[in-house]
Parts: sequence; structure tokens; C-alpha cells
Amino acid sequence: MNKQKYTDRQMRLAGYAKALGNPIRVAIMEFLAQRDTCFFGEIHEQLPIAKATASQHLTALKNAGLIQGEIMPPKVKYCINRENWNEAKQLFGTFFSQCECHKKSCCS
Amino acid sequence: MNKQKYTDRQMRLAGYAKALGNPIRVAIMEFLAQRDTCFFGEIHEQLPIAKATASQHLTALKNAGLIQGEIMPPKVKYCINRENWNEAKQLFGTFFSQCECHKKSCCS
DNA sequence: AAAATTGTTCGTATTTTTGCGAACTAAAAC
DNA sequence: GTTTTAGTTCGCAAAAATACGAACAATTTT
Repeated sequence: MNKQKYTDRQMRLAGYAKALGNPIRVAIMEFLAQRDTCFFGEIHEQLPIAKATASQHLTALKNAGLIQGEIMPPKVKYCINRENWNEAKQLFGTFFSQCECHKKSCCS
Repeated sequence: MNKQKYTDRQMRLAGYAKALGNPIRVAIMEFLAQRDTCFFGEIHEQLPIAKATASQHLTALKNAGLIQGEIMPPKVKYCINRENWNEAKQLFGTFFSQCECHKKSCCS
């Protein structure tokens, strides 16, 4: 029974991936990446979903650590969480460089 | 109602991300990346889950396009799908370079 | 031919995700 | 103080993900 549990790094990578595993959330992140200030309303305007649903997706991204919210009554400004974004960037970078699939050596 | 639907690129990125949105599947991909030939049994050996569950996760990765299976009776050999792996690598690379968060300009 | 090996599929149960409208909260504007 | 504005949270329903054991299929071995 040498079943090894996955590592903390794998957990973190999976967590970020899961957060990005939905086209709406990808669109939100890209929208945030392009603009300096993003109020909820601006974000919601771009999306073909109800306000409540948009709020949920933002909460999911926030819980994953990819964004952060700042309350500016009566608005809420969201922005990318730089620290975690960079961690995710690094994790995915390392992940994808594990297999240099242009070489014939990987996968027969 | 200028709600724009997400793009095909965003869909593809989200699809790959969703497939990687689970630590077991991340572990499977990393295991495959390290070895040239991987039979189901070898993969399952590494995982703390039932055979049926492992098979499901492999099917999920295969449906996402990240791996491919080759039947070698009575075994099945899995390997990374190089073409799609490279597409995913490129998609994530582009995605994460959209916001150079070391600059102060992004997110206040 | 019978038995063993190697995985997949089926059936089921539990949990999580997704989405919406309605109700709610908090500050701003009037 | 009442009304607007801007979002969040609640409650619900439907769908998808996760996990397992049992049954099944296909080839190899005996």
C-alpha cells in the first residue's frame, strides 16, 4: 500500500486550476488583467449572467486567492491578487516545463 | 445588453484548467510527464483511490485532451497528448503574461 | 477450456457546482 | 428620514463531480 498522497504543491496548483476551470472565471480574470480599476458593476456588465451568479464567481476567485476585493461604498472594487497570481504563474510554468513534449522522449 | 459570450480560447483554457483542477489529476499528469511508458496499473499504484476512480480520472484527462490511451492487451498504456499539452502550455503562458503583476500598474 | 490478469463500465450515494430570483445590507443622495 | 444605488447573501433546483464495490470484457496464462 505505498499509495502516496499528493503534495501541497499539487494541491495549490489544483486549487488555482479549479478556479480557472470555468470560462466565465477566465473571462473575469482577463478583464481584471486589462484594467486597473474594476468595480463589480463593470465586471458584471461583460458577463451574460445574473448579478448573483457573477458575485458567486468572484467569491470563488477570491477564495482561491486569485483576486481580492476592496469595499468602496457603495461599490466594491476587485483586483488581481498579485502575490498569488505570481505563485500560480510560477506553479503552472513549472508544471508545464516538466514535460518538454517537443522532444520525442516523452510519450512514445 | 452588450453581454459578450466568452471566446473559444477562453473555453479551451477553462477546459484544460478544469481537467487540472484536482490534485489527483495533477499527480497523474506529473507522473506521466516523468515516465515514458505508463500502464494503468503503474498509475493506480501511486494513487490512494480505487481502480474505478482512477479510471474515471484518466477518462476525464483523456476527454480534456491532455492524455491519450493505447490498448496493449491486457494492459492499457497512457501517455501525454503532446499536441494538446503544448497548446495548454501556450494558453496558460499567454494567460499569465497578460498581467505582469510585478509592475505596479496592475491592481492598485 | 478454465483461470488469472488488467482495466472499464455500471449502479449508486454523496457532495459540489452552477444559476437564478428574491430578500437583504450599507452607504449615498435626495 | 426616505429613497437610490450597488452588491451580497439566502433559498432553492438542477446538473456535474467524486468515490466506491460489483459486474463485466478481453486477452494471456495455465
